[in-house]
Amino acid sequence: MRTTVPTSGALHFSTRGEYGVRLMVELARHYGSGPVSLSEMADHESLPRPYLEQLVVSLRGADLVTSTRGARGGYELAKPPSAIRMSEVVTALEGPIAPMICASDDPHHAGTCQRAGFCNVEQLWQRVREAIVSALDSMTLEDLAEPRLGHPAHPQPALLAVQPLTERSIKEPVTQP
Amino acid sequence: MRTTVPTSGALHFSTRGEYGVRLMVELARHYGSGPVSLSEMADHESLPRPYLEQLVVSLRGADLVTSTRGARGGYELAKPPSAIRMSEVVTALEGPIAPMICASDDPHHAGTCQRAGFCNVEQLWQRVREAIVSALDSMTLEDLAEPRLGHPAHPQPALLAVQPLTERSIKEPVTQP
DNA sequence: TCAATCCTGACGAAATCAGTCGGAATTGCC
DNA sequence: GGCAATTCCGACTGATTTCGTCAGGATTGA
Repeated sequence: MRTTVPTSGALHFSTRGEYGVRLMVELARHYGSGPVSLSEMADHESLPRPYLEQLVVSLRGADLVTSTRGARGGYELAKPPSAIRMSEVVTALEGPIAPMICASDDPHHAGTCQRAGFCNVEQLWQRVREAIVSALDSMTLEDLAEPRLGHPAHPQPALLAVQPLTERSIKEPVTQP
Repeated sequence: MRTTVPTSGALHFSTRGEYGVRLMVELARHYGSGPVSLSEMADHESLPRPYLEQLVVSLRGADLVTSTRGARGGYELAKPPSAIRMSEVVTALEGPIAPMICASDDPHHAGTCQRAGFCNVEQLWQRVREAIVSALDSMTLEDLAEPRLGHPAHPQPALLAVQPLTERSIKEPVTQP
């Protein structure tokens, strides 16, 4: 199964993103009931607590959660779940959304690509970035925290007009013969 | 500058993707003029030729380029540039577009997430994936190959309705104090 | 025949990242 | 006041991934 194509597929989040989002969802469910300790969440989500500690540092730095130290302490959301866009969460956990250095919103990266304004490939990355950001902006923590919501119909007013997407538009990658 | 946040930002392509796309753009510019050798392209794009050889394997396997061996041989596009969507190119180079294993179109991955149908986080990844795919579907190689096209106005009928995107919707990640 | 090219497989070295560990600081509770 | 539950902080490691290299074989035009 040796293949030179990246194993995990294109444009994937790190597991940091997945764990962090799950963690935030869990916090959203407990919103208003006082702080929740990391041990609790680690148990409930069966994730390693020491690792969660690291993630929460980023979330706290982005003012998404507040912490209360000491016994009976823990973490809670800094804002109501409906006020937290998923783009904030993902950005806090994984850094700026930049499919390519050409296409970063981080001014620190700007000017890194000496081909800017020269190659049109830049346009592609920009488009992809914008698409990702609007998708992430279209959902809040509240949307994900509801215990179980209607299956087919989206409760959201479908902010971004995703195409029907023929579902056959992607081809298999080149892996095995 | 020690930060636990991934250095390269969220949802980034690998450099494999960037090089490969550049390579395809170069091929598109020479479309119809016979095969182009890898050495030529390596020189022109100042990229290591041995590495390009690897990339081209994936592109050939996806039927995006054809090769002619022997002296004066080289590679050329298998289809006209306008018939090659960028989603095909990216998928060939980087594998299926899957922001999370939950959200992959690869049937081989399906069923990997035991939380499917249980957590709604899955919805988020799916939306992101669809957004990425339609962005990539909305551009063809031809769009990128034109030497220089209009700066502000998009020549494309803006297939996907990207939101105006306030440009201030993302916050800085948590890096330095 | 020769030289240019594709083709194949395997290899090395560097970066990155998931996850761990130990201990210090803070605070509720008995 | 002391204990126990917590957050907080910094550094470390081990494994995985990936960029890039290398050597040599197969194919073909001149």
